[in-house]
Amino acid sequence: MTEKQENILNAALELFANEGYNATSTNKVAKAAGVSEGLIFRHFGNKEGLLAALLKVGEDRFKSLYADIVMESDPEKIIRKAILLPFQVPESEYTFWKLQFKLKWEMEVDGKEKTEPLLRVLKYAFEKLGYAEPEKEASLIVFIHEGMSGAILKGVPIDKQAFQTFLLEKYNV
Amino acid sequence: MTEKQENILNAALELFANEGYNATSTNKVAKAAGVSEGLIFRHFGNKEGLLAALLKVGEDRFKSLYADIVMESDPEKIIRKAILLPFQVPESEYTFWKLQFKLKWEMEVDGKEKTEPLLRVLKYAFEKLGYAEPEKEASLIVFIHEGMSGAILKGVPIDKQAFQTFLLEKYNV
Amino acid sequence: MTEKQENILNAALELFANEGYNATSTNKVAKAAGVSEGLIFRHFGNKEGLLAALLKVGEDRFKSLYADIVMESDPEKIIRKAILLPFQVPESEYTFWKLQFKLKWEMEVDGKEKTEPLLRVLKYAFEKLGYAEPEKEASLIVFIHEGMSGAILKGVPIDKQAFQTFLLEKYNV
Amino acid sequence: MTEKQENILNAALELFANEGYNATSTNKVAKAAGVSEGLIFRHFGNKEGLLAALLKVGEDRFKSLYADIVMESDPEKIIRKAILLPFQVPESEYTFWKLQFKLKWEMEVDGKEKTEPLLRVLKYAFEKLGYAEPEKEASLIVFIHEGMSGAILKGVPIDKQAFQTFLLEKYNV
DNA sequence: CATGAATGAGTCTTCATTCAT
DNA sequence: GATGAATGAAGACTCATTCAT
Repeated sequence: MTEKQENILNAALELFANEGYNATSTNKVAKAAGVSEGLIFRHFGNKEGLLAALLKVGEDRFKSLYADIVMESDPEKIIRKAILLPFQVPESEYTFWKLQFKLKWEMEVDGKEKTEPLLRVLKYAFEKLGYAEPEKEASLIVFIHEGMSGAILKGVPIDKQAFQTFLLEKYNV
Repeated sequence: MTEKQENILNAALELFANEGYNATSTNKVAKAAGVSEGLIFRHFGNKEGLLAALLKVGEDRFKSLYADIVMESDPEKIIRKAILLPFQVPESEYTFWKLQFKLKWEMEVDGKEKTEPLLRVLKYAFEKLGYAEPEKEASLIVFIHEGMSGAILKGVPIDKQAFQTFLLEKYNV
Repeated sequence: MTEKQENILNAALELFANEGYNATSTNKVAKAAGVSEGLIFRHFGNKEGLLAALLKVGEDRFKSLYADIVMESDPEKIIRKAILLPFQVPESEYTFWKLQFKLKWEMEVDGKEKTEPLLRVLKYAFEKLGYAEPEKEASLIVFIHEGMSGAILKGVPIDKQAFQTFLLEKYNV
Repeated sequence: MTEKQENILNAALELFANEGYNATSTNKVAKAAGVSEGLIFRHFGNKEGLLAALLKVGEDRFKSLYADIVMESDPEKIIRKAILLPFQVPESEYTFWKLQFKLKWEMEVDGKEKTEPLLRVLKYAFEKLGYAEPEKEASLIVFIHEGMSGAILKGVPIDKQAFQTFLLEKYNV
């Protein structure tokens, strides 16, 4: 991975996340990255390839985000960790996650399958704790994630610290 | 509003909602609507004008959705109605709402200010009911809305009836 | 068929025939035709479509060229007409025929099937006249056509009148 | 001539002959040859240089093809050898000759001057044999060559052995 | 000798928009 | 109101070529 390749990826991430994939021309990316337009195609084949490279780089972030929680067996800890999840994303990664959200809507990129493991482990936790509707409880957590993260990423001001505490108390974890 | 004008709006709604605003050319809209491309510009000025017309038509939907709830004074009824809100959108309007969600991400179209009145009235209701964190409770409801509606509009299969009951019971309303 | 459409076709014919299909950019065609580049695509879809339109227009020329000969039943007249064939192409059509030859080589465009009917009728004629190898005689005529026409179209100076007489006498027709 | 240089020449010959010079990118040549694109330019200067090298290598083939015939003085043997000419090209050289034909049309590469010596010697032969139109007879032979060779190189199935005999008998040589 | 990163000009094509009819 | 021809700018992508290593 040469320096220019990284410049391209960074520029593309920034632009795709903020202006949208379709609204960002490869020309704009090249200029922002300080490289010739052709280089994008030499390295990533085509515009979609550039996007794919971006998503591939980010796949690890998904995994490291979920890894800790999916391994857990104590139901209370599962729920606790699930709630903490969105709050642990460092602000430096916001651009990447904004891209994820944008793509879910701009293209019809998956999204559903990515939350599957989380749903499963949450359902298991709520079952263990004797909740009447564990599956729905799990979904609810995910919905809250989506709604809240979306708001944060779009720049809605939220006292994250306080909201985190609020949620943890609500679930007694 | 002539018939052709409506054809254009319908075609545009369908295409913008499903393929995205940027990914939809005026040419595609014209073909889907069965009119000449020029007519779009005669009626709506430019592509943005077409989008604006679409959003304007939908503004009533926002209002009629919120009207009933904002007028309410009984706190329990407010919460009940707020929860019911997303479930009362008829499926025939899903395309329109999908467009709303898409635009929130594809362009950076507001969204925040639209939920403001709902947030206010919910905060008031939770206060009345003695909740410790009325503002956060209100936000939470809105986050759930966003998360759930997003999932539904993207086609994730959900037993809406059951989920509605689940939420109502959770809030004892 | 508007005037500009014809300008495009004429310019394309000229350029494709003289510089080659691949070596001619749509930009060059547009400039030569005095139209915007986009118009080419509006009318012909893409560069290949432009070529196809050119070939379609020329298909009649093939037919009218062969029609007279294929209908003939007198063997001597068949051969006579076959020999005269290349000499009857008016110089105004040379560009079109040059394109045909060029395409046979630049792309791998048919060519074989187009001469089929001519081969058949010639074989029949030579049979009738008692030639020992009617099929080869027919092929020979076609080879002579190809070789001679190719030379003429590439600008090799030939006394066509004299050569025509020479050939007719050779076959006693 | 290193091995890689030969790889390049072979790949280029194959590609230029089958897909055309303009339609073949140096990138494609490099990949087919299993070398870096830069190497092509180090060795051959530019794309045209590569083509020139190809033609230079093939020049011997022209010479060895014509050498025997041009030296001949017996008119009947001249004609006999001329007729045999195209049939003596080994199939392994077809790709090279296909390139020759392609170039004659795709670029406006000579071809005329190359047949000059053959024309001269044939004219001489026909004169000696008392033909009325020795110059035209010579041209005719060349036209037949062109037409027949073209057909063969384009893959039209021909019984070469039989056709050769047919021609030799036609000229009583 | 050989590579592969890098470039700038150019290619085909699409797009929003205008305008005469 | 409505069409369809026409445009110019921009879009994604390709290509021959250069150069540092």
